[in-house]
Amino acid sequence: MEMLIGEYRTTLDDKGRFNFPAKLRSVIQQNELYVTQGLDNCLMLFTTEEWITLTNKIIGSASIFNSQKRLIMRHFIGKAAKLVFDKSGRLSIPQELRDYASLAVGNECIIFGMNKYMEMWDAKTYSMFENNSSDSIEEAMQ
Amino acid sequence: MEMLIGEYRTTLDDKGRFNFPAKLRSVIQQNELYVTQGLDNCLMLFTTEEWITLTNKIIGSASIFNSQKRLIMRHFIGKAAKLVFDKSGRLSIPQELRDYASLAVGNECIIFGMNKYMEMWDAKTYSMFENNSSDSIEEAMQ
DNA sequence: TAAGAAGTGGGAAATAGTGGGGAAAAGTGG
DNA sequence: CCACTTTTCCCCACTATTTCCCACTTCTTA
Repeated sequence: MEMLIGEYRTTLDDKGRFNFPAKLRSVIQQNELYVTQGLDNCLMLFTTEEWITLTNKIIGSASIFNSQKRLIMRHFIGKAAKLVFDKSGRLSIPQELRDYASLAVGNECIIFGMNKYMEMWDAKTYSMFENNSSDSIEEAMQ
Repeated sequence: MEMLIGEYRTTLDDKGRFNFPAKLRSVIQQNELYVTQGLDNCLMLFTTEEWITLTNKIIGSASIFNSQKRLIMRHFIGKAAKLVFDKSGRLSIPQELRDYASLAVGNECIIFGMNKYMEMWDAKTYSMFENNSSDSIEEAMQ
């Protein structure tokens, strides 16, 4: 798969749908995506292949009697959803995930290509996050 | 079987029934479920196949003269129930299991897909649990 | 600037979810 | 064993949500 790169802006319409950018669509070359909670109040979007890779890593070998594993499963698998494109190339995000990422109807949102996966942010949430973290980037670059 | 994923909200009605989400129903493709006590004051729901796998694992692990095993058997097997869907796709949970998970009539409850099985929570119980464990998730991710 | 592709909006059909009446079954007491 | 009470569950009707589809607008590119 070609690399997923770039920043794309779109809006959640009255029905909770958003247009998925054609450029990313042409990279992923499939009719569905998996979405789940990320780690900074954004959502993560995966192709089926990447989703399976990730979940296999999470599920691994540990049993359901491992409590840390259950926590992680609830966060990533328990909140996930499989999304299917409509005829116009749009996706609908379930309410719980929208709430997690502060993606209210009418809000502008941003999709980032992150090489193997994508992130989706509420635009306002992201710009706040970006302001708060600009120092950390300089640091991390070292 | 396709992966069981996602978060679904429903309510226990006056008759102690709850609607089982159609999306999970289409994954499990059967007319019954096994339910038993989970490990964090939630209930665990299994397909027949997964239930047999789990019980075999428990039963096979040690002799009945092992006291730890008897504890586990009482918790998981002794409290379990087989549930059958009604025509509208609803399930009724036995009183003892409802009590264990604080699922009173009228309460909102949450069902999580956990890959091979499902968890059912009282919504308030879960949100408390989630608040207490958010730090542990970041930790566990490392 | 014309033609095709991409993006947006909304109506209508289909599916899913909810509530409750009443029949059948199970439980209880005399 | 029978009569009565309680619970379960079967089914119908209504409401809400989701999905599908079509038409229109905007953007891109030659």
